[in-house]
Amino acid sequence: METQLSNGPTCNSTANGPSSISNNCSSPVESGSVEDSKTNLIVNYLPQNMTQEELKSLFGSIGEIESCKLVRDKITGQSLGYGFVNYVDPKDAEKAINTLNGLRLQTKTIKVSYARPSSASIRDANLYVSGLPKTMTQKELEQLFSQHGRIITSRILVDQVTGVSRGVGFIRFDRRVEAEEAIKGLNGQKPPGATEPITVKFANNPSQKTSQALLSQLYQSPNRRYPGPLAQQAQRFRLDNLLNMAYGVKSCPYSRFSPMTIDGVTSLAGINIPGQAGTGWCIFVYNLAPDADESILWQMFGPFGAVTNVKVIRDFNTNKCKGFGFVTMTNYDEAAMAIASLNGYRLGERVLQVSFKTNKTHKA
DNA sequence: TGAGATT
Repeated sequence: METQLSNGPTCNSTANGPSSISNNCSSPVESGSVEDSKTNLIVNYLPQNMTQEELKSLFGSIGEIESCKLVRDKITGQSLGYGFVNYVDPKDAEKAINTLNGLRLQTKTIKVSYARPSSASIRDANLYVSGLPKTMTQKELEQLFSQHGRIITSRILVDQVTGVSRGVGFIRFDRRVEAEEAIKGLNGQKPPGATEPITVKFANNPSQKTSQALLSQLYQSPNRRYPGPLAQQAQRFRLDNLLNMAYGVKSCPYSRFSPMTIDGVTSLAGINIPGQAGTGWCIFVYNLAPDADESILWQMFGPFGAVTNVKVIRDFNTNKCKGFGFVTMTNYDEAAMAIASLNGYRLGERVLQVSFKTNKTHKA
């Protein structure tokens, strides 16, 4: 694959919520008109490393899925951080919105809402706004732009440390024509009370950025900041991905394995061995309540890292949880951290026992 | 000069 080399922005930020003033999760259930699909969902703010299989696994825990797609960059294959899940039953789609919207996965807070019917008119309706007064809130920004159409998302970027507005933001309209009208009406204008005019223009496409970021990472010196073991492994993992994407190579089949141990999790006996690529690390969760379901496992383990699968073991006749379940996580460090944090965790009236699963890996 | 919502 021939790829252009250029120095693009070196933004590696995986944070989502903290970088915006609010997550704008305003009632996704009520959006859409009556003739819209009631089974097809769009899922936004997915973690960068989440795969289509993981997406399917997460949403499949709600009900039967007709189709599922993680949207990727056509050139680099990088996830664009969103995807679509189409259920067989509209009730499951509604349930997915109610139970999974706002779920925290790693550094992201995912958003689950009905997908609008796809059409050319809703594409390229995203605006970049700069020169905003630092005091302007997201609500005021929306008020300013809403005179030109229906706003799908809005965001004001803030300083990671101080939380103060950086005076730049994004507005996504329902339709391209609305965005065009907003540029005509607001570019170069002073918002009420402002001393400086704002700049309003179309935002960059996501694909432009990912290829730039990919290549700028290849040029970065890997050891500039002397990272600790966890960061080192994460960095190597990223490098593996980059090399794999750029050249189709995998540098080391054992790159998942880390000898690092965490307090309280020092035994490696009986857990899966490096080289069993693709299986991940299976975690045994004991003392779940009879009404426990898969979503509670996603909620508990998702924040610690990549979860590929969860399973609640149920009684065949009653369909009630038999008191235990399994969670599969991709990375050893994240699995160990989840175990160290969740073993002994009090869930309702119960104290959970969480450990690496002993003997053979559970296949769910 | 900047996140990531239309397959």
